[in-house]
Amino acid sequence: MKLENRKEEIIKTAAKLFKEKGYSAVTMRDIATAVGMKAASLYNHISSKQELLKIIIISLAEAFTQGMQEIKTSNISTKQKLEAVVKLHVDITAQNTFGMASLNNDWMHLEGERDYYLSLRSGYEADFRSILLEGIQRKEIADSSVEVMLFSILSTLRSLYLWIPKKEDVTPEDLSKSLSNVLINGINK
Amino acid sequence: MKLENRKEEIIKTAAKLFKEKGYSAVTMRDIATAVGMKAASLYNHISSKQELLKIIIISLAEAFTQGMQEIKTSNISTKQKLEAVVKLHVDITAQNTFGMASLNNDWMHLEGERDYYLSLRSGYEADFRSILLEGIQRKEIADSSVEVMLFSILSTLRSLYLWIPKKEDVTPEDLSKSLSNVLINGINK
DNA sequence: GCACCAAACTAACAGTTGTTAGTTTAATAC
DNA sequence: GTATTAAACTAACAACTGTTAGTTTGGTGC
Repeated sequence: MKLENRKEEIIKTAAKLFKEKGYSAVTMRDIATAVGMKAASLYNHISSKQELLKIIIISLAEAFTQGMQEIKTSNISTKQKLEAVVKLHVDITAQNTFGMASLNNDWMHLEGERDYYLSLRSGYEADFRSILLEGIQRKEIADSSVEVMLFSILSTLRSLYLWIPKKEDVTPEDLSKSLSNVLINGINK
Repeated sequence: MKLENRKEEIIKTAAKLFKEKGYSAVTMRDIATAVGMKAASLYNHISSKQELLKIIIISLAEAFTQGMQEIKTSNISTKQKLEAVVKLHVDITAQNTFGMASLNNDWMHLEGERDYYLSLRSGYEADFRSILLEGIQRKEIADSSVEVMLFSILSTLRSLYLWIPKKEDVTPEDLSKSLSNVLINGINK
């Protein structure tokens, strides 16, 4: 239906602007101009600026949670799980680099769903930590600090939204592979 | 002098609030309340909200640039240079986690110094890239994609401001060491 | 006690914010 | 051709924004 298309367009435009300037610095008039209408007309499609942020962030957070569920319940090696997590991040981010900026930088401006978002995020990190811990116990990966490994990998994956747009010639498959390689094997010879 | 102390206090308070909500979402009244005065009184110490952002970001960016100059001109191995870069990030970030949030997330709101900031940033990344390239040529590190290595390491180092405050029990020395280890050797057994 | 002055205050400004109310437009259904 | 309706519009709102002007306060040096 047409209304849904227009709403989708508004959400994508909002996400793009949120990435460039952050949620608070983007006005409804900015979004309206970018989409070719007046600010008041936006309200024929959405209920509030908050709704835009909520849709952008929560849908992405739930995609990560769902992806992680599938990985952690699959019967594969620790390294294969890590590669799958990398691929999950690369794929979701490649599809929506704008929204990922809001997920990373504007979640604190969520008003009704901040706690829900934070619970998804905590759960995700806990699952990730479990994968690493299991890998150490099974002697599949090095016995370094779990927290440092988790932080290092997750920081890199969470920054993909900044990097993918600058390397449009690299396919998600190639990126996943070389990234997995560097994260798992480091840069050592 | 007293005036400088008060100004320092305002800058630190502003940086703290900027980290929590982002530059645009923080009002001069927020800063004033947090520091115990009225918004108009802030202008006895600073000239504008922009000045606060400029001081916070530019001083940090210049510290990184200066640190990088010393590392790249030093006569040490590639791995030692990488360890020095890690230490540079850990030390600066540990001293000013609030300001690092602005450096990472609010530089686009700089009005007079954005281009200057971006030039410092580009120079820093170019120097970092050169260190990695030299390491590959000298066969001191693996011959993986320089861009992927650079992105991965820099993403981790730039996210330190989020992580260090949550691990106050870890000393900068220990963190630098374990982080260098994970970044250089990966998580492989 | 008086002059000086940094640093706080009150009051106000012009512009911007998200949002609402009410109206017009243009396409569709019958 | 008339009724309906989604989606645009204009106009306006109350609240909030960064900042300025002018005033008061309280301590220092003489």
